[in-house]
Amino acid sequence: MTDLRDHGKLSSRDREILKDVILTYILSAEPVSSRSVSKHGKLGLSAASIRNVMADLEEWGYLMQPHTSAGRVPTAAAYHLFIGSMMEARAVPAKERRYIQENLKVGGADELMGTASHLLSELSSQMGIVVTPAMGETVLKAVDFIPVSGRKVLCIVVSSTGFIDNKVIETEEEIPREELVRISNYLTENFGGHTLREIRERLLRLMGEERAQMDRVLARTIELARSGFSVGEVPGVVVDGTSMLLSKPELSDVQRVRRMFEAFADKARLVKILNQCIHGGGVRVLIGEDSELTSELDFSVVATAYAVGDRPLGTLGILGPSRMDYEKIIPLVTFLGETLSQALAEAFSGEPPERR
Amino acid sequence: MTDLRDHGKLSSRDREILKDVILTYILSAEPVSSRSVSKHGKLGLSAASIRNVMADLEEWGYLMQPHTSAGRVPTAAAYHLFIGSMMEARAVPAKERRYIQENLKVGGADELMGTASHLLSELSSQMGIVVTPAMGETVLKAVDFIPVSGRKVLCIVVSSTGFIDNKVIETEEEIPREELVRISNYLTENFGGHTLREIRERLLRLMGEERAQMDRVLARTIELARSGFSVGEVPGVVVDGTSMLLSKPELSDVQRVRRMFEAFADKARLVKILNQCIHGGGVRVLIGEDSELTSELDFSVVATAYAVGDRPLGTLGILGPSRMDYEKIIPLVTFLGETLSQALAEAFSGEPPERR
DNA sequence: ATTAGCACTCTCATGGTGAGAGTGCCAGAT
DNA sequence: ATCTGGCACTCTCACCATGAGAGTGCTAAT
Repeated sequence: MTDLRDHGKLSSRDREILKDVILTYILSAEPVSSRSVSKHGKLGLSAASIRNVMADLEEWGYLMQPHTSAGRVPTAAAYHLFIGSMMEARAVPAKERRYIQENLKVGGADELMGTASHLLSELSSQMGIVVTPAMGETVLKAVDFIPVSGRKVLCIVVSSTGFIDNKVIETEEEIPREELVRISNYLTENFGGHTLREIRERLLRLMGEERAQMDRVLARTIELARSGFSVGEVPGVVVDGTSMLLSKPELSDVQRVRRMFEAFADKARLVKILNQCIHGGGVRVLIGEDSELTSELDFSVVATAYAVGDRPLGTLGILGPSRMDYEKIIPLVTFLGETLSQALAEAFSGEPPERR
Repeated sequence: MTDLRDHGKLSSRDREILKDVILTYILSAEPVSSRSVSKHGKLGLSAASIRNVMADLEEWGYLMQPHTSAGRVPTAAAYHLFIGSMMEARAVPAKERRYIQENLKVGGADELMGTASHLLSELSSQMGIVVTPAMGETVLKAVDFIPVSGRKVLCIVVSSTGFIDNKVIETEEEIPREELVRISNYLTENFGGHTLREIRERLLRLMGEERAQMDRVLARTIELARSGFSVGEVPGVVVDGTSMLLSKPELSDVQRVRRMFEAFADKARLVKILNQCIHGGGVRVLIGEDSELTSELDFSVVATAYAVGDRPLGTLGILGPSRMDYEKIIPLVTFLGETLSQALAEAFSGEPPERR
């Protein structure tokens, strides 16, 4: 939302001062006065001069005052500018890199989701969020049908990246265990390597074409596959570190805390926000105005996609008050995105299932 | 913690007044004055007389004053007495019963956990908690091994009640897909119907006895089974409706909210508290003093076990400020426990897997 | 251009005050 | 004996005034 024309307006001194204000505010959480910039800033200007500049910056929409005679606070536009062209990202320290890599080595895919979320929250002191892949977009590795009782069958779908989902389906007639095993094998061998969505489409076509000459077994197979592969349409969300947010001074009011929780209870909304970041490679930062959730609360989201190969699977990131240490957090999120992608790839890389 | 001798002290009038105070306080969340009891209570006594009784009740440990010249508030002992012998439980209304039953009809076992938790929270306006079974205590229905890459194998364990857990294990050498299938079938057929814990013990014995004459396949089988069946030792926790608690007047202080969240972040602790209720059939109520978590915060837990057949699987219940509508909530928790047990039994009841 | 100085504004902590709510106790009524 | 009306006492809370402190904007001087 930064008005690009404004860039021209900012002299290098303006920028220096704005940067000082932002950095100070991120640290202190309190409105920044001209005096403190004058004292702690590098350029040896008096408070009065700083005041002039700050008044300009306010006019241009980069700063605002909670009330007359308070210091000034950065706006969303200021943060955007800061992130875009003033910030000096601090690489993730070696110690933390190692810590992350070690923790993301162990466990299955869904465990990894939890671990990643926890790491994000722990290392950023914000709330960590991971959006798990929508099953429909993942590549089938294997499928298994297990009879449970009567006409009910438990269908287990494993994606090539190790995600597992399951569903109980009810068939038209009881199918013996051996036949279920045969069908599992058949489907795994013939459809492995494709996304569930592709498979569903192919099945539909198949049904149209061969309706007449289908034998009983094939009909059953298709019935099972249709129901089973409709698994997990909506991606899940794993959050961690909610209590981190409660110690932030911006959440000292219970009303705000409540609004926050009500907003987070709606997982679908979180997914929608996070998935705005699935495109375009790098890290995306949403600040305040960018979404209803964050604007009400002055919150920001820093998120990126994780992927295996060139297929983006889901997103991961952190959420917290707009006043956050972007210089640290942005590299952190980037690194975690890369590491998680790698961990998923390594753990389940095996030769891609044979295409037929 | 109720001192039984105190029962003798309470005349029927004392009890009537105590009950009035408790009911009023549950509704209003504010210290109850003698005047309000005198006005709204059935027995037409003056405020002064009520005051005398209330002073006695305070001396005996059933009431307390936040400060002189405030009304009085029930203690944990009072709640215990109330629940034990004064309360008139209100049966779950037919509408809610139907609502619960309909919602607990659909989906697999892990979905049921989420639904149950949500129902508890929604209908009680408190936080809903469900503790999922520790996998080790569940009965094996089927096991499946899927090769993922190199020596890594994904092991999927399905319990007879429909719970699914999985684990990636690393084998000594690469095992071909067909052999994995054979091993899955062998284990499913030979060990189905026993709890994972039993199976693990049997495997240990088997290994001791036949160490020498084991052939390669058997050795592999046992290796896989040992690793795979160690799945899911710790039960999980599903909570819902945290935001419900935030609207309670007792959580208008952010400090308390924070302490609460920090306490809840420790899932193991929640499990420990809830699982105190796994024995003894009915509903258990823990109030204040009964556990560190609830005593700090003046919270209570109402919980019960759910089971399939005579095998208790896990617990479920609600958590909220001690001031809660026990007359409604206790029947609710009871009913949900029964309905969940039933739902699990029905969905996965099929003929018990053949014992060998 | 920069800055020192000054008047002005707004917040916030402090303390005083009075109304209101509730109790405890006593003396008189039942 | 038991109950109750009355009354003094206590504690909280909302309200107000006050003053210190922090920060700004503006102007005049450098």
